[in-house]
Amino acid sequence: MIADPAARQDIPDATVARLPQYLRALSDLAERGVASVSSEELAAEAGVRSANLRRDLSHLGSYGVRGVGYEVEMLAHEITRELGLAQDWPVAIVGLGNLGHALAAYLGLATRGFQVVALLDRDPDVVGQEIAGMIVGSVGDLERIVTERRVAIGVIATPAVSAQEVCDRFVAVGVRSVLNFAACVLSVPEGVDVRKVDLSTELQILAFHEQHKTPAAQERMPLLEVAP
Amino acid sequence: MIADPAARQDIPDATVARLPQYLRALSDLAERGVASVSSEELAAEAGVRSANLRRDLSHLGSYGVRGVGYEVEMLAHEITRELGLAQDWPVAIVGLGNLGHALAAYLGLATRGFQVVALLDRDPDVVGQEIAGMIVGSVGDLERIVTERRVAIGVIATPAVSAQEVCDRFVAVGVRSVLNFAACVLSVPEGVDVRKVDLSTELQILAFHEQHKTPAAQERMPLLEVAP
DNA sequence: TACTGTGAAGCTATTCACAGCG
DNA sequence: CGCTGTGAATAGCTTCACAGTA
Repeated sequence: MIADPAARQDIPDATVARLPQYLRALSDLAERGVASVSSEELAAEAGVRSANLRRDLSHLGSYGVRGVGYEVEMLAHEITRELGLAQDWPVAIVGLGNLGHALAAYLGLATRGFQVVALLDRDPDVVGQEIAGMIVGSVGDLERIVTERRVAIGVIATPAVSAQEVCDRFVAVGVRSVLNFAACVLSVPEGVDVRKVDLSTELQILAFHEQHKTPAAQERMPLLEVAP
Repeated sequence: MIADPAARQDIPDATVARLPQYLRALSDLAERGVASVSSEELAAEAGVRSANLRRDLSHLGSYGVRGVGYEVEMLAHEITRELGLAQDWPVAIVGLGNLGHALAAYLGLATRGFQVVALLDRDPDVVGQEIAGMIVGSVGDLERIVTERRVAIGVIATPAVSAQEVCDRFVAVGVRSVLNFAACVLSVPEGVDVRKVDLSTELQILAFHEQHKTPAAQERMPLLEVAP
């Protein structure tokens, strides 16, 4: 393994999806002053099995020490690098309803690795407002703003009916990573990644499991002891 | 449990996770007045392969007609029933910051199958406010309110530091389905389902793929033709 | 010794390809 | 015929169990 070892494109998707959890667990440990963890401890912290964690980390390289564990700071650094969070990715959010507003506020402070560089909305009453320290621009200027500010990731928080159009315009000016909060499937050309976050899908999955739980377990009233 | 044909607990998780998408696709088709679809068409609408769709639907039963396809209304009805959306599940949202506010507004109108019956916050300035047509209660009354209003699904939109406590209190009064928006892993006993929605995880996954795309494809400037 | 990294096994999910049926 | 439903093949992921090592 040399420097950046031969552009490892062989990391499984399932592993990539867990790396952020490991990174968060490592950050927590680092804040608590922990310097070293075993796979068992880190796995517990991240909510996975230790064998799974070790397999995942083995895809990144050999960063553990047998008989000891992993050095927290070093492993966090390696995962940060692998995820591409050593730099700040410029993000644009389109659609500043309740959800877009919340996303702007959240991204404005909570997340390392990303920087919100544009907020865009269609409503003339919203354009010009300041949200999370940034002035909302007009979605009509999307192409210019995305290009000028080198936006790499587009976040779509518009109603479903507008989402495909916004997506197409992002893609047309070179954005190849899209996070979609609208309740619809987006069509994109080869090479563009779309991830969908959908509240109602998540609730519906919970409802399915809730419905299929044993009725007996559903009688919960006797468990309660109301505080005086 | 009889009535529901042979308590089919054998529906794979991956299939359950796609049923909401099929349901949405079917709703769209129904609104457009389409009465019947082939697996090919419905799969395209939902963004999956047709073989995958047919396999998924086969877990629910045999609701198609060979040589013809699926009747839109009937299939939508079957999926609705299977997901447990024929009834309305009572939902409580805890934490009414920007995100909780957005969730309350979204659930207040957009979703069938769920009804927000409680909004709770810890901040005395927020308690008593009206959000999405509902008065915010105090998180101190969580046990009483959850019990009285028969809450089945708890939505946690608090800061990470409070999430585990809120979750424990939900579980203690019998809630067994939790949707967690806080950036932490929740520990729950056997029989309780937690689903996590995490914006920064999603962005980090996009960043990983963005970073691993070919540098050549990253030169997007020449593609732009600025509107005059 | 106490742990990691990994071959091998087992399991789950997807896709192919076609028999079977309206 | 044209489509669904499904056996069989394939691909991908997780877990076991232990050899290897600081």
